[in-house]
Amino acid sequence: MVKSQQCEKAAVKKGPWSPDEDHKLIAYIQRYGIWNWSQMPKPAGLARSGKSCRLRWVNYLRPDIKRGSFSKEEEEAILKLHETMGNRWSAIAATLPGRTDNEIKNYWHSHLKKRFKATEPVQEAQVFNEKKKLFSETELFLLGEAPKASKLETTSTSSSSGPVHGDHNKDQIAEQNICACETFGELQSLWAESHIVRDSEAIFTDPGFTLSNPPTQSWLQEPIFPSGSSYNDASNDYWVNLSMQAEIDGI
DNA sequence: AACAACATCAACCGCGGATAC
DNA sequence: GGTATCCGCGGTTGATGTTGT
Repeated sequence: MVKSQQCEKAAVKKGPWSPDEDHKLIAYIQRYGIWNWSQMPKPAGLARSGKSCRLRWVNYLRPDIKRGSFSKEEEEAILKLHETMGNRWSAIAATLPGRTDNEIKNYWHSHLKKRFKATEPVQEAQVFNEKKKLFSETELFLLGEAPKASKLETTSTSSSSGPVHGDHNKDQIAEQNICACETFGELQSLWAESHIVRDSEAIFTDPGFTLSNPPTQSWLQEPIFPSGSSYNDASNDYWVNLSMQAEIDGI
C-alpha cells in the first residue's frame, strides 16, 4: 500500500463545495463506488484532497442522510447517549440512522449543550466519573444493536482495487440527471430513483458484478477492475480519460 | 437602515489506530 | 519489526445567516 499521496500533495482546492463538484463526486461514486479516498479525486475530476471528498460524502452527499431539524426523540437520544458516552460522536451517530457525527456534534454545541448545563449543572462532575463505569457496557450494547454505518464504508473500501464498468447506459442516464440537479433535494430524490434501478436490475444483471453486500449498500460496493487488472498509475490514466470522456459525453 | 453580537453549520486540521508493504 | 499510507475521529475554525440594538 505504500503509495505516494499524489492527490494530497497536489494543489488542492479548499473551502465550500460547488454544486459541480458535488455532481462529480456523486457521479463518480455512483459509477465506481468508494475504493480509495486518496486516489479518487483525480479520476473523479476533482481538485480536492481525499479527506475533503470523504468528508463531503459522509456529511452531506451520502444518499441515506436525513436532513432537517432533529426530532424530540433524537434530541433525547443524543442527550442520553452523551451522558453515558461523552463526546464519542461517531458512536452516538451510529444509533441515529441518517444523522452524521458532525451534524450531531454541531447540534450538541449549538442547542443541547446549553440545555444540558441548564438542567443538570450539579451532575456534570458526577457524570464524568460515571462515564468510565458505564462506557464498556454501553459500547457492548451498541456493538450488538447499533447499525455500524461508518464501518460499512470501511469494510467496502479497505481493499483497494479499482472501478468497474457497470451498466453504462443506466449510469450515464443517472449521471446526466445528477448533473441537472441544482438542489440537494433533487439530488436525493435522484439517488432514491437510481438505487431502485440499481438494486433491482443493474447489479444483478451485470455479469461482472459480484455482490457481497446487501443491495441497499450497492453504492458502497467494492469496485472491480476488468479482467483482473489492478488500479495503478498506468490504469489511472485510463480512468482519468474515461472520466473526462464521461464529462464530455454526459455533462 | 446600519451595525454588532450571536447562532449555526460546513469544512479543515491534527492525531491515532489499522493496515499494507 | 519498521515505515508509509489510509481512514476515521474529535476539536476547532470561519463563513454565512439571523436577531437584537
